[in-house]
Amino acid sequence: MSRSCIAALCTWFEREQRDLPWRRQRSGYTALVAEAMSQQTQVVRVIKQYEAFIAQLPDVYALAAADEEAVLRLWNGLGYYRRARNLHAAAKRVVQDYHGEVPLEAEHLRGLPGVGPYTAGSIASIVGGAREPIVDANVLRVLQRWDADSGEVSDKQTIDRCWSRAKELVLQAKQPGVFNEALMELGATICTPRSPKCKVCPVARYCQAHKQGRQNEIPPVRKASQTPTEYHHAVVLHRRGAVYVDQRDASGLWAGLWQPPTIEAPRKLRPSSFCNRLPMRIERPQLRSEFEFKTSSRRVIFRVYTGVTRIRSGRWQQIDALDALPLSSAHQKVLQIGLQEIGMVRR
DNA sequence: AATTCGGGGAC
DNA sequence: GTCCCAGAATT
Repeated sequence: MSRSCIAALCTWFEREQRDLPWRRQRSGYTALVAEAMSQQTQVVRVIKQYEAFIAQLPDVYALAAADEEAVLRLWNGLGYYRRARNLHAAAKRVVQDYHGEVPLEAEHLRGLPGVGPYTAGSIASIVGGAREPIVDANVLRVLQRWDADSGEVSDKQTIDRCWSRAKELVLQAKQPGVFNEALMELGATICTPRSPKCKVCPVARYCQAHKQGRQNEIPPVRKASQTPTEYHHAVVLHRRGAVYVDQRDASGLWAGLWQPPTIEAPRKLRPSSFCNRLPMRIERPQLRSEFEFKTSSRRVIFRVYTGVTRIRSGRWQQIDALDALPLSSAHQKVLQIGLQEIGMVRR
C-alpha cells in the first residue's frame, strides 16, 4: 500500500522539482557543499551563496588548499559559521584519506566533520544511490502527518519514530535518492509548516492527518523561548580609507569572525564607560545609531559609534576590500552605518 | 538530555 | 510581530 504512495511521490518529484544548482551537477563535492550550507537554512537563501562558493572553489582540492579566511568569507551572512570550518576540514580529510574523492558510503561520510546522520544519508542516497534513510525538518513533518503522529518535533521519541519510518519506506523505494529528495521537496513546497497545500498534494490520499482533518494541528506548534537582551557597543575607526577590525573569540557567537572593536554588556553603557573599556584610546567618540539584531536565542542592541584613534598596530582593512573579510550579517550592518556616517559611502 | 550556534523567509 | 529552516557538535 505504501508502494503506490512512494511511486506517486517520486513521479510528482520528477515532474515538479525545483531547479536548484546542485541538482544540475551532481558530485560528492557539490553535494557536500550544498548540504553543509543548507543545514538549518532555507534552500532559497542558499542558492546564490552556493554558486559563489563553487565558482570560487570548484573542487575539493581547491577547498582543501584555500585559506580559512577565504572559506569563511564565502559564508558571510549565512550564519552557523562552524559549518564553514567543518566543511573546510572535511575537504582536507577527503584529500588526505580518500584521494580527493568524497566517499559515498554513509559510514565513511559520517566520519567527516560536520556530517551527521542526515547529511551522511543524504549524500549516500542521492549521489551514491545507497538505501539510506534521511530525516530533516521537512521529512519529520511529512512523516508525522502521514501517520497522524502528534508528538513534539523536538522529542527524541518522535524523531526516532520518524527515522524508523523513513527507513521502512526507503527500503521499498525504487530509487532511494529520488524518494528521499522527494520527501524533502514535498515538505518544503507542499506539506509546509502552516497551511499545507493538501489540495495539490500528490499523496494526500495516503495521509492520516489529512484524512482526520488534523493537518494544521500536526506537528504541534513549538513554544517560543524568551530571549534576553544584551548590548553590543561598537566603534567604527577609520584612517586613510581603512577601518580597524579585530577578531572575535574562537568560541561563542560569531566565533573567529572580524568586527569593529566592540564591548558587550548586559546593559547600555555610557559613551565614556564604553571608551574606557576599549583597549585603545578613542578621540571624538560619537554615538551615531542604534539597531536591534535578533538571533534565535538572543536579542542584541547594537550601538554604533564612530571615532578616531592613533594606534597603528592591529588590522586596518581597506574599505574597498571589506568583502574579503569574514563578517557576520550584524557586523556588515555596523560597518555600513559607521562608514555612511563618516561619509565613506559604501553601497 | 539540553544547549549552542544565525539570520532571514514566509506568514 | 511569530515560527521555522535540506542539523551537528558540545556541554
